[in-house]
Amino acid sequence: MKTSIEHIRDKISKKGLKVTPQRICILEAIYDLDNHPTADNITEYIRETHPNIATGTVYKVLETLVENNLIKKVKTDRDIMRYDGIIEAHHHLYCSECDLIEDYMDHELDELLKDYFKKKKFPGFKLEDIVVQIRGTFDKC
Amino acid sequence: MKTSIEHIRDKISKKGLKVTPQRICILEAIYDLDNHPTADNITEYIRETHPNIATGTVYKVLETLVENNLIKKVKTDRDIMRYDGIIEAHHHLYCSECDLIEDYMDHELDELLKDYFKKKKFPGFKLEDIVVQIRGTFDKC
DNA sequence: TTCTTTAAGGAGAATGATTCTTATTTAGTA
DNA sequence: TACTAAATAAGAATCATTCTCCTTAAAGAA
Repeated sequence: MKTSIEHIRDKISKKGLKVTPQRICILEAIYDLDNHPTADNITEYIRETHPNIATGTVYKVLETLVENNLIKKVKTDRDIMRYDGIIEAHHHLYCSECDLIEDYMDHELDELLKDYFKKKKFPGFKLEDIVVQIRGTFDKC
Repeated sequence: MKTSIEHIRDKISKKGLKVTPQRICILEAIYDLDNHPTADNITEYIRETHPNIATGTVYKVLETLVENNLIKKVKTDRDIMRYDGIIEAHHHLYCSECDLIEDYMDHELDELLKDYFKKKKFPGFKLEDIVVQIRGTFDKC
């Protein structure tokens, strides 16, 4: 289901950010692609409708969206940054053969981890979030 | 406790690899630094004793060590690669304020995840490894 | 011990990803 | 409608990693 432009405008303005066409289409691209895209993936997608968007703008807007918790960065072991449009807590399936990363949500797993970490102490460390990296290989890659 | 050079030589030769001074000192650097270093961190460390080692050589050796399961790449959300000298299954504490990454081992957590994932099905996906990203902030950063 | 072979390393160029700088444009408010 | 500060465009600069080609050396055979 495609996210409406109105919904996106709302998300952006609620963060006290100017609602610019670039920000709208970058966020829309991330939702539409829905595959933890790189900045280049996003730029290519957007240039179908906005041929003149600058690479620097894309990086700049991505940084702004991350800082304002509208998107998240995804951890990978490559020298390239990826982005996630889902900000609610979830986990990832990583393929060790290719760059595919899939979302994984399961309330049971969340509760299980929540209970475990409630019991644990981490002196000098303030816990914020738990993300499970589920590593393996996809048949389709 | 510092790993002996003999131990390192043994690890390298057991993988059928030539034992070169560069490979020994790169692996030693990773063990000594023990902080999920970048290629640049490793290069700087090594140049104290091997001033002429080439950057390309460091990247090449790191790639070889990863391929042979002597070290592992660490997932981060930056455009820079980090390496881990501990190949046994473990988890990581990530600081959201700085680049610090600390190891976290707990058999209880491992068993808990093992049991959970034993029950789950992932059609089209062959599970290999589970790593937990424990995100938060360190007081000391 | 010496020689040979193939793999590894050195040096630096090339490539790709990201950041920075400056001038122009524009979103939002008055 | 006008104004202002923020955002964007364009391209240069920087940084991280890979590639190419020539030289060196680890390891094994003789």
